[in-house]
Amino acid sequence: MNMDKTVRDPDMPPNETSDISKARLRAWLQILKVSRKIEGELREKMRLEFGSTLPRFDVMAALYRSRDGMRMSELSSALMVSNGNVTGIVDRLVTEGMLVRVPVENDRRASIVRLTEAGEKDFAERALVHEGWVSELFSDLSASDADALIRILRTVYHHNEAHHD
Amino acid sequence: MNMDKTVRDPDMPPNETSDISKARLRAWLQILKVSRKIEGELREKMRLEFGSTLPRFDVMAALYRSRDGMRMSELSSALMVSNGNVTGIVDRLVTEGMLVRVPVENDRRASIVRLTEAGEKDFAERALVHEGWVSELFSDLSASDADALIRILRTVYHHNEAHHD
DNA sequence: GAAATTTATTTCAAGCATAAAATATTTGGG
DNA sequence: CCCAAATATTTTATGCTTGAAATAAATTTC
Repeated sequence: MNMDKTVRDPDMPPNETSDISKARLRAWLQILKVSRKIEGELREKMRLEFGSTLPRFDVMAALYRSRDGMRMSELSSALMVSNGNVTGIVDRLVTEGMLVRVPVENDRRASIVRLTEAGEKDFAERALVHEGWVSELFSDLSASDADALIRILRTVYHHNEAHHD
Repeated sequence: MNMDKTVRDPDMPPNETSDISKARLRAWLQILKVSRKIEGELREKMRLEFGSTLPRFDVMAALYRSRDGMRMSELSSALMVSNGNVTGIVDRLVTEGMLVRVPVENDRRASIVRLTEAGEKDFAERALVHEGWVSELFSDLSASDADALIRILRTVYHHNEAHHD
């Protein structure tokens, strides 16, 4: 683990920043640029092809993985978004007939959300198309670069997981 | 340039996807995960330390680079967001006294947005602190990994720039 | 030079996202 | 049992974001 993050070069004036710091900032700005570009492309395709949105796709994806359904709180922590946010997205998906809320035995506070049959069918189709879009948007990414990218980003992610010190 | 993106292995059933396609999807999901995590951390810091937001920071950053100011349309294309979006953010920054709108000579449709003196001063301070936050969040990222990341993401970005075919 | 088109910006409606407050229910002492 | 604390979820207020429509001014075309 890098422990140098707060150590300053004594030769450096306090209003300047190190080269490594600038390299990391550039890396972050590049991540941001790519993720916004790709997200924008995917959002547009979702809207035009399916009349839907990425957040709804994400909720359905999480539920597709756990066929028994999930609680609202499980959903919001799996997707790393706020509780209130999930409430709204689930509401819309219920209206569309993609999801149902099922009461939980012995806990009247909670409810479990599940894909309907229609929701499952729709998602299965959309997921395949979605993977095709992503593969096309990333068609210049070789297998080895994909692996390198994943490795590097995992290190970054794990460093920032939980442990708010 | 990879031209294979639409070629399917004839041995593969049409409802399955290739390994490279799955690797690219994993890479994309990892990018998304990291960028959301980091963006969340930075948003919180911005709010707590400066009572401000990332979109406002981004607008001020763009204007800091071009001291003569920018038109609304220049701003929105530099930040790659919609015109209407910029209108709202600029409105708030004007209210805060960070920005001014200056009419353009010979074109009464347009206006130029500039940082005020206070805006310039505030941004200079915030930018340094911001760089420190980023460097800390990415403190596990070595110089060589930062370079590798930037190189890989640049290829992805350039492939998706403009040329909507 | 009037009409049609293009360009620059704003407004609008809808959805996404957060933080904080509110509501409802369950659980854990005393 | 009662009540305080914890838990699950929704509601509210605010801001960001988009796409589309509206407004206004400049440019082009006839």
